[in-house]
Amino acid sequence: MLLVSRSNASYHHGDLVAALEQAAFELLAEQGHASLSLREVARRAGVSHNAPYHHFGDRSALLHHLAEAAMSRLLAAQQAALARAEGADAVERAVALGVAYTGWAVANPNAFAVIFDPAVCVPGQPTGAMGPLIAENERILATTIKALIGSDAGDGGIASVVSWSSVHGLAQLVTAGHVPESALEPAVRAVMSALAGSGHRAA
Amino acid sequence: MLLVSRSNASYHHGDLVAALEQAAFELLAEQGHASLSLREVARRAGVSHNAPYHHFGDRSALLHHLAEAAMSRLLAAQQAALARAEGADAVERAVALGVAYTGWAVANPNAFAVIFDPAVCVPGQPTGAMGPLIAENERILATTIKALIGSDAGDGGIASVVSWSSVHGLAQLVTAGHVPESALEPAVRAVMSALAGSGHRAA
DNA sequence: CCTCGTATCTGGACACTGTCCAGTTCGTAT
DNA sequence: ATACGAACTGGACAGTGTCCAGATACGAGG
Repeated sequence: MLLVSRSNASYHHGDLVAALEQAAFELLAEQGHASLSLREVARRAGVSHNAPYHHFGDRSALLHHLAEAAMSRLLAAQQAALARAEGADAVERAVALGVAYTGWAVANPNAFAVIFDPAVCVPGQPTGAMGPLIAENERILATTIKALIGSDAGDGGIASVVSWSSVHGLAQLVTAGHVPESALEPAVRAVMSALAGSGHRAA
Repeated sequence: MLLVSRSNASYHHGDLVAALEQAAFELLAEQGHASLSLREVARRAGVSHNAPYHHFGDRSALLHHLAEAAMSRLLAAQQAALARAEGADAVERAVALGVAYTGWAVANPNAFAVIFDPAVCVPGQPTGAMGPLIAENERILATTIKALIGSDAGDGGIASVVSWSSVHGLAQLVTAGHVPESALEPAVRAVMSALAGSGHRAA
């Protein structure tokens, strides 16, 4: 049947979406998405400047697709870290999750920025595959945090929000150069310890 | 002497920098800085599309100037909140500071985004007036946090980083629509309480 | 096997943008 | 009053996103 993955580069490219995505990610490694040019992406993919329009109706549609792909990678990094720390302490698992999040963000700052740019992913109702991805990320975060603070602690939602915010802000401040990268792991550990501590205080 | 503020709108505008800044901020209230057009700013200021080039050598120079102005406002909002909560508890003062930060960010999301965009304010060495502004912000944060966790607690630096990260990430996630605005104040309070708790645990 | 419809891709065109250039107007020091 | 220099103007050029009509190639139906 071979649905996709033709990969013969004739007139009909075969899998332009993937090629464009790869080219765009290469561009993202060099510059922010604000100055990412559709024509340059097409050029790197070896097609005319108009080919992308047949797969993405718009520049912002391409950006949105990139955001989904990036979010998928970010989620995968976190899941891998969680799997790697399977038998560990609850604190250690939470730290591993946070370090995976910030680590991926710092390693791919521009891709990270696309995910959370309100101009590309409209606030409120996430469209396309973004919704499930975000939901899944919130799910693994919530379960990890719940294991951290103990099921008896009252408001697990606030703890999730706090941990996500901390880790997210940390990544942002590091990529913006306001916090040294060396402070990453200690800061994540401090957040998770404090969260665990406050949970026990409440009991 | 009257150095500036001529404000007669003849051929020589008199105070174009301020006019451009105001026009740009109006634009920022409507759209992100990625799609902010120099020509549109000039149009709104009532000058030719080339006038800005005599005051800012570059589009990114204008963006940088905007970032400085925005940072100045963000700092002022925090200082005002701190002054308003002068006699209060250490926790209450820290909460007031965090709420001021996030509140200003949520009220002016696009201006907030300019400040922390690595593409406009180069990471590492802040140029122009940005350095002192950031330093002052870090100063008032550090003193507030130090009063919160007690001077005996060992690592005040980590606590500052954690609080800044939390509050910053919270603002970002709210403006991106991933966290409801109603969770803002409770989340800030939770962070500051947890920080105060962990400080006492260490003693 | 040939034909044909349709999805895919190409080239050209337009408005808009950032930026450079030469010219014009105005405040000011001599 | 005059000359100088700063502030501003209009025009030009390359690059961009987007729309349009035309060319190409794959797959189905005869």
